[in-house]
Amino acid sequence: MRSVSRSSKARPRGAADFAVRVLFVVRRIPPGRVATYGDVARLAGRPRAWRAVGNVMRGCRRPDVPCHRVIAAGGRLGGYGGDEGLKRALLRAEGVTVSGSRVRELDRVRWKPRNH
DNA sequence: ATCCTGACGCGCC
DNA sequence: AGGCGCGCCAGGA
Repeated sequence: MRSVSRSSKARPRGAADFAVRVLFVVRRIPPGRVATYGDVARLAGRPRAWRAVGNVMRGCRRPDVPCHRVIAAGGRLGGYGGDEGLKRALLRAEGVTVSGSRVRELDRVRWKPRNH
Protein backbone atom coordinates (compact mmCIF):
# COMPACT_ATOMS: atom_id res chain seq x y z
CA MET A 1 0.00 0.00 0.00
CA ARG A 2 1.21 3.31 -0.87
CA SER A 3 0.79 5.30 2.34
CA VAL A 4 1.09 8.38 0.37
CA SER A 5 -1.25 10.31 2.69
CA ARG A 6 -2.23 12.67 0.06
CA SER A 7 -3.67 15.81 1.59
CA SER A 8 -7.24 16.05 0.47
CA LYS A 9 -7.16 19.78 0.46
CA ALA A 10 -3.77 20.18 -1.10
CA ARG A 11 -3.38 19.75 -4.81
CA PRO A 12 -0.44 17.44 -5.49
CA ARG A 13 -0.77 18.20 -9.16
CA GLY A 14 0.52 21.20 -11.01
CA ALA A 15 -0.93 24.54 -10.14
CA ALA A 16 -2.44 25.22 -13.53
CA ASP A 17 -3.50 21.64 -13.98
CA PHE A 18 -7.12 22.58 -13.56
CA ALA A 19 -7.07 24.83 -16.59
CA VAL A 20 -5.39 22.13 -18.61
CA ARG A 21 -8.03 19.61 -17.67
CA VAL A 22 -10.80 22.02 -18.50
CA LEU A 23 -9.40 22.65 -21.94
CA PHE A 24 -8.99 18.94 -22.46
CA VAL A 25 -12.62 18.31 -21.56
CA VAL A 26 -13.93 21.07 -23.79
CA ARG A 27 -11.95 19.75 -26.72
CA ARG A 28 -13.81 16.46 -26.41
CA ILE A 29 -17.22 18.06 -26.86
CA PRO A 30 -18.39 16.94 -30.30
CA PRO A 31 -20.08 19.30 -32.78
CA GLY A 32 -23.79 19.68 -32.30
CA ARG A 33 -23.44 18.98 -28.61
CA VAL A 34 -23.04 21.30 -25.66
CA ALA A 35 -21.92 21.15 -22.06
CA THR A 36 -22.64 23.48 -19.20
CA TYR A 37 -19.90 25.10 -17.16
CA GLY A 38 -21.01 22.87 -14.34
CA ASP A 39 -20.63 19.79 -16.51
CA VAL A 40 -17.13 20.77 -17.52
CA ALA A 41 -16.21 21.50 -13.93
CA ARG A 42 -17.41 18.08 -12.89
CA LEU A 43 -15.63 16.35 -15.74
CA ALA A 44 -12.50 18.28 -14.87
CA GLY A 45 -12.64 16.90 -11.37
CA ARG A 46 -13.94 20.01 -9.59
CA PRO A 47 -17.75 19.77 -9.40
CA ARG A 48 -18.09 23.18 -7.84
CA ALA A 49 -15.57 25.08 -9.85
CA TRP A 50 -17.97 26.34 -12.51
CA ARG A 51 -16.78 29.84 -11.83
CA ALA A 52 -13.19 28.95 -12.48
CA VAL A 53 -14.25 27.10 -15.62
CA GLY A 54 -15.70 30.32 -16.95
CA ASN A 55 -12.45 32.09 -16.24
CA VAL A 56 -10.52 29.45 -18.12
CA MET A 57 -12.90 29.80 -21.04
CA ARG A 58 -12.34 33.50 -21.02
CA GLY A 59 -8.66 32.99 -21.65
CA CYS A 60 -9.15 30.24 -24.21
CA ARG A 61 -8.84 31.63 -27.66
CA ARG A 62 -7.65 28.51 -29.36
CA PRO A 63 -9.38 27.29 -32.52
CA ASP A 64 -8.99 23.71 -31.39
CA VAL A 65 -11.03 24.43 -28.29
CA PRO A 66 -14.75 24.74 -29.09
CA CYS A 67 -15.49 27.10 -26.23
CA HIS A 68 -18.76 28.09 -27.91
CA ARG A 69 -20.13 24.69 -26.94
CA VAL A 70 -19.80 25.51 -23.27
CA ILE A 71 -22.99 27.15 -22.09
CA ALA A 72 -24.53 28.19 -18.80
CA ALA A 73 -26.91 26.18 -16.68
CA GLY A 74 -30.49 25.69 -17.78
CA GLY A 75 -29.51 26.08 -21.42
CA ARG A 76 -28.65 29.74 -21.22
CA LEU A 77 -25.96 30.72 -23.66
CA GLY A 78 -23.72 32.31 -21.10
CA GLY A 79 -20.95 34.60 -22.25
CA TYR A 80 -18.69 34.65 -25.25
CA GLY A 81 -16.38 37.61 -25.05
CA GLY A 82 -19.41 39.85 -25.26
CA ASP A 83 -20.46 38.41 -28.62
CA GLU A 84 -23.37 36.29 -27.63
CA GLY A 85 -24.69 36.53 -31.17
CA LEU A 86 -21.62 34.80 -32.54
CA LYS A 87 -21.89 32.01 -30.03
CA ARG A 88 -25.52 31.53 -31.00
CA ALA A 89 -24.67 31.46 -34.69
CA LEU A 90 -21.91 28.91 -34.20
CA LEU A 91 -24.21 26.62 -32.25
CA ARG A 92 -26.99 26.95 -34.80
CA ALA A 93 -24.53 26.14 -37.56
CA GLU A 94 -23.92 22.84 -35.78
CA GLY A 95 -27.60 22.05 -35.62
CA VAL A 96 -28.28 23.24 -32.11
CA THR A 97 -31.61 24.99 -31.78
CA VAL A 98 -31.19 28.27 -30.00
CA SER A 99 -34.07 30.52 -29.09
CA GLY A 100 -33.02 33.94 -27.91
CA SER A 101 -30.30 33.33 -25.37
CA ARG A 102 -31.48 29.86 -24.60
CA VAL A 103 -30.66 26.45 -26.03
CA ARG A 104 -33.78 24.40 -26.70
CA GLU A 105 -34.04 20.81 -25.62
CA LEU A 106 -30.87 20.95 -23.64
CA ASP A 107 -31.27 17.38 -22.48
CA ARG A 108 -31.08 16.26 -26.08
CA VAL A 109 -28.06 18.21 -27.21
CA ARG A 110 -26.26 17.93 -23.92
CA TRP A 111 -23.03 16.05 -24.30
CA LYS A 112 -22.99 12.91 -22.24
CA PRO A 113 -19.50 11.47 -22.17
CA ARG A 114 -19.28 7.79 -21.47
CA ASN A 115 -17.72 6.59 -18.33
CA HIS A 116 -14.41 5.67 -19.70
C1' DA B 1 -0.65 35.40 2.54
C1' DT B 2 -4.83 38.62 1.50
C1' DC B 3 -8.03 40.97 -1.65
C1' DC B 4 -10.50 41.36 -5.91
C1' DT B 5 -12.13 39.85 -10.13
C1' DG B 6 -14.90 36.86 -13.10
C1' DA B 7 -17.84 33.75 -20.19
C1' DC B 8 -21.18 30.67 -13.07
C1' DG B 9 -25.40 28.32 -10.30
C1' DC B 10 -29.39 28.85 -7.88
C1' DG B 11 -32.86 30.60 -4.97
C1' DC B 12 -35.85 34.57 -4.26
C1' DC B 13 -38.20 38.83 -5.18
C1' DA C 1 -40.39 37.55 -17.62
C1' DG C 2 -36.70 39.89 -15.59
C1' DG C 3 -33.19 41.32 -11.89
C1' DC C 4 -30.60 40.80 -7.14
C1' DG C 5 -27.91 38.57 -3.85
C1' DC C 6 -25.15 35.05 -2.02
C1' DG C 7 -22.15 31.03 -2.50
C1' DC C 8 -18.56 28.77 -5.05
C1' DC C 9 -13.59 28.18 -7.08
C1' DA C 10 -9.10 29.42 -9.32
C1' DG C 11 -5.93 32.99 -10.88
C1' DG C 12 -3.71 37.43 -10.76
C1' DA C 13 -2.21 41.87 -8.41
